[in-house]
Amino acid sequence: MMYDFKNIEKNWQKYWKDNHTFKASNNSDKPKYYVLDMFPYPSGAGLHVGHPLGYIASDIYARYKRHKGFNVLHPQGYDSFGLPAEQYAIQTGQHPAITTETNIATYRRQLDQIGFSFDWSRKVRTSNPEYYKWTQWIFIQLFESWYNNESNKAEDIKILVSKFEAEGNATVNAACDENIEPFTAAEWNAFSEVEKQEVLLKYRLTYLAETEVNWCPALGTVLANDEIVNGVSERGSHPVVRKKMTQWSMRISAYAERLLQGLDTIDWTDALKDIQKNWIGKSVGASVTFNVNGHNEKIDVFTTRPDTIFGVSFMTLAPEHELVSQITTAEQKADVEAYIEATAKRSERDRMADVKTISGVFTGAYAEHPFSKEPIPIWIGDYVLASYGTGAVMAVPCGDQRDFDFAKHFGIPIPNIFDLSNIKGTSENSPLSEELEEAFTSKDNVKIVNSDFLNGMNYKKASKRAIYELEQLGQGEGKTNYRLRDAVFSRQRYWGEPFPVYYVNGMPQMIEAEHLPIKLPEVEKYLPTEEGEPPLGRADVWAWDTTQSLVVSNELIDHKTIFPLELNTMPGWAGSSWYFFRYMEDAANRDGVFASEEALNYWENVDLYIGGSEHATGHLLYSRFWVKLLKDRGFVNIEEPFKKLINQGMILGTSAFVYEFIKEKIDISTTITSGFNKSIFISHRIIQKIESLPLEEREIYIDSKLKNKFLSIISQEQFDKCKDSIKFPKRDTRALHVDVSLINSSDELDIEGFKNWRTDFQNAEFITDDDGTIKVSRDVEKMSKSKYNVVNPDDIVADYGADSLRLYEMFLGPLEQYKPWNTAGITGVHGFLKKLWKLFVNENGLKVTDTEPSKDNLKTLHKTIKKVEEDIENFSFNTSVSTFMIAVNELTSQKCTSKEILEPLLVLISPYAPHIAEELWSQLGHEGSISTVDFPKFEASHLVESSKKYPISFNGKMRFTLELPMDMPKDEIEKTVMAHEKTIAQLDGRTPKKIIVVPGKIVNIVG
RNA sequence: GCUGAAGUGGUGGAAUUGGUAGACACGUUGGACUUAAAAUCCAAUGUCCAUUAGGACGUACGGGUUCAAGUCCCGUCUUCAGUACCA
Repeated sequence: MMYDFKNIEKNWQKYWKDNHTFKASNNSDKPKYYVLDMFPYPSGAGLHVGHPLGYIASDIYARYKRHKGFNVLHPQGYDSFGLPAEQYAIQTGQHPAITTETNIATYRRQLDQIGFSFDWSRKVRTSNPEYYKWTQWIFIQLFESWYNNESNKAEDIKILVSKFEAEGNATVNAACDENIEPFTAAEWNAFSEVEKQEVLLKYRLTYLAETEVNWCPALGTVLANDEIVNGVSERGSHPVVRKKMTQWSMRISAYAERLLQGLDTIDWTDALKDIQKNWIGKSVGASVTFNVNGHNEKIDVFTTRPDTIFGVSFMTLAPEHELVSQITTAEQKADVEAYIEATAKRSERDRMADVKTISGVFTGAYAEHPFSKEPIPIWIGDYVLASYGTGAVMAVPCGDQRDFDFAKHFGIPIPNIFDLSNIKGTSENSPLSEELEEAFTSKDNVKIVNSDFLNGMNYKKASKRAIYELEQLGQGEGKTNYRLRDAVFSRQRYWGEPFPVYYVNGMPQMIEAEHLPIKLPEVEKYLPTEEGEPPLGRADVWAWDTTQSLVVSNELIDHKTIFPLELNTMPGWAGSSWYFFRYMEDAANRDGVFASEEALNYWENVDLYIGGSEHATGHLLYSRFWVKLLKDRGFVNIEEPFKKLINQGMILGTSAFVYEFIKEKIDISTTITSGFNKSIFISHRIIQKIESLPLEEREIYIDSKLKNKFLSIISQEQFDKCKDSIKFPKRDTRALHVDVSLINSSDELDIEGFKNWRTDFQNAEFITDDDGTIKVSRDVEKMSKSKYNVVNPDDIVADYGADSLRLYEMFLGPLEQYKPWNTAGITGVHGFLKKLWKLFVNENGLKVTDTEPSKDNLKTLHKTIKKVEEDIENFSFNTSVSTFMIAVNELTSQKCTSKEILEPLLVLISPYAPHIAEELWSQLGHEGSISTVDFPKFEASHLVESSKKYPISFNGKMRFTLELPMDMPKDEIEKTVMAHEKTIAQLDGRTPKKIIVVPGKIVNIVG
């Protein structure tokens, strides 16, 4: 009986489906385990072999946990809102829902044939109204919340309102906008409804604010930074301008500290934690307020070095700083305005990329030093960013390199406040540190001097004292700053969640949760309107009737009971920030809640999450934020969604290149029209051969080996002309990407297939190797359609089966590593599966017997159990595949037929190659699936050895091995080894200086 | 620049706490079977020297610690990823 993977895999996939084998239950005596993959965006191109890598790993782990007696939840779904479908809709008019539906069907078919143990009954789609109903609901919760810094959690906005009613806002310590005017209870109560709403927006966790965006008028849309290349749009090269827009934002900054602290409680890689830490960017320091001479305005700055306050010799404001226009003196006005205009033209990217150019302008104004009361010139410079801190810095040139460079460039004094005598070796403190070649930026081992009350103190002490003194003056306080910005939540797109928001007097109102979902309206086109409104501006039925609680026609808007609805939609990360909770609930019980309390309490959080590291600062941060909010508001009980997280590496494509002679080199014609017009391809092996020869030998080689080949294609005259080119084939050929499906495992081109691949190669000619083949060269690149290096898993499954694909993807290398795909190697794992099959079955059928296992059989089995279990626990799947191969090789040569050995072996392999394991399991006479059979138990007794093959080394170099009993004592080993003839031969009469004997390990003879 | 990860045969990669470097595969070469091909099986395969026996060298590079280093320490280089005038 042959290993008929096609039928086996089809049958078992059907069996699992029919029997709901992998359906998770929310009621179980078993401990729970939740394994999750980052769900895919269903793109039109379908899956390539890179996509399933993480899914296979998580599937192995999920199946392993089932064998280990866990109640496993392993769901899958689709992140089905997104740009590609919308882009396609704009081009073709096809509704994105239809495209999405088709793409999902393809994904599902492709996923199904790989044999994943997903519980599909719990699938979700973010674009499904039943799902986004709850995304909208969570948005409302954010709107109805504020962050109380005292209790350090989000609370109901009603609590804030009652505080305002009773005490005003002076006693409230909240995460809120910077520019809030203080008000009393009486003032609050006297506010109009609109005024109250305006104030509350500054406190809500999602709020409307003016945000600068990259607006592309030609495309009528906002572009992300990476959609802009050289100041114009990537698509179409249209101009892009910075524009202010009112948009929804998420006050994620309120959670900066908790997002940072939470990292210590979760099992993620340090690399990933570092990315998030850097992104949050915590810095501890002080805010300092400077008075401006001759003005009432004050300038706030943030500094991490309050200890260096006496080293301030100027201030720098970002050119966009709001005070610039007010404080600039008449003489400086022209210069300042010119500078501001020049910076505005440069994109933020340009400004950031260009670190070397130092530029700035003096405003003519002076600030007053809080302690010395000395005047401090105020400059503007684009090295100060408006978006970080307060957009202003107190410049301490002796302690900060950028300030130093700026001061040096513009001839501003650089007073020294560091006692550098022990560092620089100079005996005196220089009053001006012009001798300094660079700023002294270290905080360690240095004392402050020339600084009044800070003299003689170290960094820590001086910082504390400076903050204290600033507080006494009312001109500063200790402050912690975060780089983390609030996240813009509006998108001017169609294919996303609509906001449950309508506007009364320009103030946003939430639609009652009971009326959700607010479904996406139909539009006739998916483009922005002519007026630059988002695509929803084209909807005719997009107004909210407050009396009927219905979406009604726009014509009915009267601003009394019927109001306009929000035109923006939510971003891609909205739906993905909470989907892991939705899976916890059985599909049947999802109506009333996003997930029931029982389900949430049972599954708690994701035990193992697998996905790409590219989501480090997006999805993985936003979901943590939303989970913390939901916890604060009492909807869930966990602080962190993903306990353990593993990043799978990318699978790269192995591109193939053919080499075409540059036609002009062959061309001998005198007119353009009669030019040489045939493509001639030359085997890469010949190119390598020629290039490896010294110049003078090349001609001989060409005349003897290649001339005839060329003359069968071109004339003698043409050959003579291009001979020089043939001598330099690297220079005079063009490398072309060729579809990797036309290449066999020996890097040879399928010449006929290649001719048919593109019509312009129909008449191509080939300079082949002597065996008649064209060799291609290979290079590793990212898998992409345009590089013709995409490998479709469908083809692999058809040729070798899903089990082979699963094993091979794991066999390629460590999960986290980036690695190239090379289909050639798959025959190895496929051969292994055939060998495994043959261990159980021969021409006459099942050959497994009840024979007592031999000692060797048991040893092989148990060392395999041990290794595989360790490997899975360590996510080292590649090494367990090798272990299986070794086991099967050994058992084959041992001619093992013992059921006692082969049965547990099947269970070990079943997480990796579930189809063949199920098939053989049932052939062994078992009813039902192998998937929940107990994992074999390792018994160390089978691995106990009575003897050890000792490596005998001389000066650390292994020379021969010697088999000795395991229990032989040290001195006995030494005696035996020394008496051995090979030892005597090695020593050649010398007396060893030292003999190291490590029992059970090694013998090393020194001398 | 900073942060993180990684450099091992022709290729993908093994090597658990320092203890036989190159497991397991691919590829290549030779052989068996076959009319032939495929499939399968057997053998060899780090490099160099040597007929063999054997020897020298070898984990990016240069040092060091140790009886013993791919593994630990110091320095250098390269590649990849993240991030970037963060005050």
